[in-house]
Amino acid sequence: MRLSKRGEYGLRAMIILAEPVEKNAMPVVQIKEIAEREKISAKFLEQILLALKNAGMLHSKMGVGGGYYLARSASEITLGQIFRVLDGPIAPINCVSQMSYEPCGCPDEQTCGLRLVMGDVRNAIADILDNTSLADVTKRQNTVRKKLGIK
Amino acid sequence: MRLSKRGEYGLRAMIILAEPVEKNAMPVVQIKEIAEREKISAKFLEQILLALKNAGMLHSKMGVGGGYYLARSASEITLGQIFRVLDGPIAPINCVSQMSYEPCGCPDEQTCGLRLVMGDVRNAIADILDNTSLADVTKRQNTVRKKLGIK
DNA sequence: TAAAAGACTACTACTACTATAGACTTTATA
DNA sequence: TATAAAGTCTATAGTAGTAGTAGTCTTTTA
Repeated sequence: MRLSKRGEYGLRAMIILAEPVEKNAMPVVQIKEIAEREKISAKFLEQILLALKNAGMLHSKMGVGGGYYLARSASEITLGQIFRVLDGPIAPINCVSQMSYEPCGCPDEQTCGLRLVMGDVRNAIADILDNTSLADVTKRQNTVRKKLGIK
Repeated sequence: MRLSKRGEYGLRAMIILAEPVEKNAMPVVQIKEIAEREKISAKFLEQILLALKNAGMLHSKMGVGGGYYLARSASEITLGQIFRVLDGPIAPINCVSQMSYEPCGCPDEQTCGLRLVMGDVRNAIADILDNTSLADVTKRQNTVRKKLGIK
């Protein structure tokens, strides 16, 4: 049940982009900065952020002092939205996908045991990803930091 | 969050192998029979069943009248066990894997927001797959069939 | 007008997935 | 005891997706 590197880097980047908003800091962050902080190839990250931009989740500013920033508030962007842009459907198998259903070719879909269980799995994952916003993530990070007495 | 064809076919086959036990029928089922019923390549399925056999989940009988049968009772084999043999770890990302942990290289694992959420996802999937046995699946199939008045 | 930033496209290396093929072994039974 | 039915095992091949590189273009600010 792998998350791709593309998905991983994209989610990490979005979480980073959600942080300054909370701190009321200058919200524009550059590719290079994220890449260095997460030790990721800047060129690869560039493609990922571009995809998120084209999906309407990020805005950008070109030229000197430019960079990326969230298109909506961190509480309005869910991990599920980001995931689907970068890694496609959440469902483990197409016949239980809400967003891109396809028959799987089993003899009888209605009574297919695998389908019933994978439907549960899909819902469990979607429940988490669709109900966790970037704001929830940064909030949780801060809670853990405080608990550990970091920063 | 894809389930591979290998995993899909293996799970389907195991569910089929769990059915005759319940019906007190002759428990030995041949590759060919499963392949035809599920419209799968018999040669591909062969490799999958062999892997499950080598993992101790299936026994087999060679020669005329031979075939495969469950090594343990259907209630003692979980979907999680089968999944791990065929598709590897359940965790979306290695740093939250129980069975095969590996650091993911993020600056601080303890306070990594992505890791916290993906840990939840891992647990949600594992909760389902590790607590669903083959017997649970066949039971559920029969419940649906009765409800629909099939067979 | 130069430098800093993103936009866009093409391409490449690698790996994993999905099979296919074939030769071999075991077993029942005619 | 010969034959056919079944699983065993290993090699290989095509394909698609993943992860990343490279290079050129465009926009913006100082």
